[in-house]
Amino acid sequence: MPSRKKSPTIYDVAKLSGVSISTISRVLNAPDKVNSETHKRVMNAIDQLGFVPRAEARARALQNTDRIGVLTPFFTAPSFVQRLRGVASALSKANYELVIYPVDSMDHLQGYISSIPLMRNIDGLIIMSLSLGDQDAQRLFNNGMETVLIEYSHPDLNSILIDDQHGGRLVAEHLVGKGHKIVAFLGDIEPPERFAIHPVKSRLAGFVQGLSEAGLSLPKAYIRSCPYTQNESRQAALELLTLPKPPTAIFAGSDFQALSVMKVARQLNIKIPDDLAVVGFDDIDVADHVDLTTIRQHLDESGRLAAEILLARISEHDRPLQHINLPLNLIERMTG
Amino acid sequence: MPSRKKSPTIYDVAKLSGVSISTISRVLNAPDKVNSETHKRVMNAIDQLGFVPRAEARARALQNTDRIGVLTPFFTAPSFVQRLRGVASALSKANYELVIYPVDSMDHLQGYISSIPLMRNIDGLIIMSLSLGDQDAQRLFNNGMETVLIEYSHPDLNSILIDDQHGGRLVAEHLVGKGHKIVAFLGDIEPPERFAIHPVKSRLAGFVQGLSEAGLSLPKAYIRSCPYTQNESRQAALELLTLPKPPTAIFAGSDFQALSVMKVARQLNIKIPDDLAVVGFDDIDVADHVDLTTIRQHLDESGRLAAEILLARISEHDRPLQHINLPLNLIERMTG
DNA sequence: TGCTAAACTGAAAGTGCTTTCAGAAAACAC
DNA sequence: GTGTTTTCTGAAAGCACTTTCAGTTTAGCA
Repeated sequence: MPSRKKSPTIYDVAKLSGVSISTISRVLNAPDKVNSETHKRVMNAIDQLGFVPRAEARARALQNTDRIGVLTPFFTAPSFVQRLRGVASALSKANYELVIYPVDSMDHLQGYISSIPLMRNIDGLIIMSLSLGDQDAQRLFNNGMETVLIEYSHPDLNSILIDDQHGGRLVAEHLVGKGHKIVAFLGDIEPPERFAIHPVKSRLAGFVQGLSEAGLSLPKAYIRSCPYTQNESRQAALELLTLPKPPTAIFAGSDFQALSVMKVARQLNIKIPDDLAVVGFDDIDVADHVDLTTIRQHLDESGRLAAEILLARISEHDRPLQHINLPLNLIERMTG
Repeated sequence: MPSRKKSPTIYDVAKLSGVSISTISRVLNAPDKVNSETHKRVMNAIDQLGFVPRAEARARALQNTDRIGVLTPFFTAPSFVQRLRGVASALSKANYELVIYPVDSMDHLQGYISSIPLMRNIDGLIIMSLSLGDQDAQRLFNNGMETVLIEYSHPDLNSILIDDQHGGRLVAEHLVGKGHKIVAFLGDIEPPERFAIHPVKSRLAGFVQGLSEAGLSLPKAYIRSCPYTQNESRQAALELLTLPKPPTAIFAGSDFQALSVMKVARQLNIKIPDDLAVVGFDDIDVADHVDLTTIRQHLDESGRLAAEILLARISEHDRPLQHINLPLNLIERMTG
């Protein structure tokens, strides 16, 4: 039988220690303003009863929840996880809780956006890789919900961006520098999800631009659009590598898809990097593991930064908005 | 200037629609008990004002929060992420929020355990791969905090386990069946974290047992204990593969470490699976990507199941406790 | 028309804490 | 011994809902 004795309230402590509830509260929230004798007596009572202030009640009175929310699609994809890791590390230092709202449909997103700012059950919001209508942004702003956008921007909200196009160009320059003449691209250029943003297109655009600046072109046949999934990526890689004139380098729109390319290459007995160079994008943990050359976009850091900006704004509402552009670097490993 | 007009309360709605606040509440929580005419008027006012009940206030009055917490170490390691994915998928169906408490020290764990059940800011708790003192388990139980343990068990709380030792034996049987005579093990057998549980030891034990049943032994030199990190794993793999009589098969305690083994093998130009078989444990997403033979422990499913059990117990407190044992299967792919 | 049952309503109490504010007690100076 | 600070204290008013319960309407029926 669960001895579900309801936990003690501030009143119980007050009764036991013979003072009023406000004194208890003061002992907890402003200890220096309480007689040290009383303080001791109250603390004894608290220990004796095992009293812990109820979080919801506290939040109600305090108007803050010590909780921040993260709105994210694909929340278990490696790149998102790493952002989340950054967020979590910054938050746990500051004793904030992390609430995750996984978004996997437009409805989902709309539902969250319309209720979150009003429910007031979080102090701040981080929105990852989701495109936000102007209305929604306004709504967040008008309701005074502190928000940081990652991979998207809006003039009224903080944002952290990377220059995907520039990243694409970096890859082009790198491959050109290595002497490649026939290159290919593989990535999720036409994703079906309307709620998420799609940086891969920009990566390709930058790639094409970088190539053309070096006098190289990227014919249609050397661009494969394929979803993030493993099978489709492998299929696309296979098609690229079995072209009459196969590419000597492939740029994959994400590290995960680069893995697929590497796998197919192994199956075809194509040597990496001798016969084929592979470059990814993101620099997820696994990239290091498999020695993948890739564009590092400081995923952990973007999350940490987002959290820090948010916390700063929460404690000082009138701090200026920040629009940060995170740098990209090419990390050269073994694959190209 | 953020037009921080404070959002409307139930009182505003009451005033506008000319009824009392309780009627508003009833319209929201028991619509069928309200005159349809009134109902319409109230809904109009709600829409007009854009009213949304404040979550904290609601939680206070209702005594439930529609929020469940997950206590987890290493929360961004792939296997934990996949469990989390399972949890999230089950929760979002039921409209519950997911709060993550990352644990990275004993103090952290103690802090959470001692305040969470009393703060009452979650309705239920999932504890992943953390060893729970009897006191703490009692505390959760006594305070009526519904809890599901994963990878750990306690008679008073729900639990989901896998039989790591059996998993180890499966690997042994598989490798023996393939005719391997000299095998090795690599894994994090002596982890420093006191707060987390360490299933790898059991995996090794089962492995050894399975081997010895087939008349094979596993000499000390063929067992490398090394932390989860990449560098250390690679070092250990290197040592194993450069033994005078190198093993023809390596069982890694986790998929992530199996990746390191594969990498080193490639560097040494050792062909997988011809010259070396590699078997991992967990079956994380990447395992499929790199075609790693491994033990599947249904990570997503364990999370989903935990969430479902929790939700069931929350809605019916007197449902019996569940102690579930999840099956393991060997998934044979290309590496062994 | 009068009576009863059914359907609905709103005042008020409860939820557990923070914080303000007026006033009491103690300490100090003269 | 009075006046003035300084330091504490506790009653009470929020905070924004839900829910109970007594009371009022309305409808139905003979």
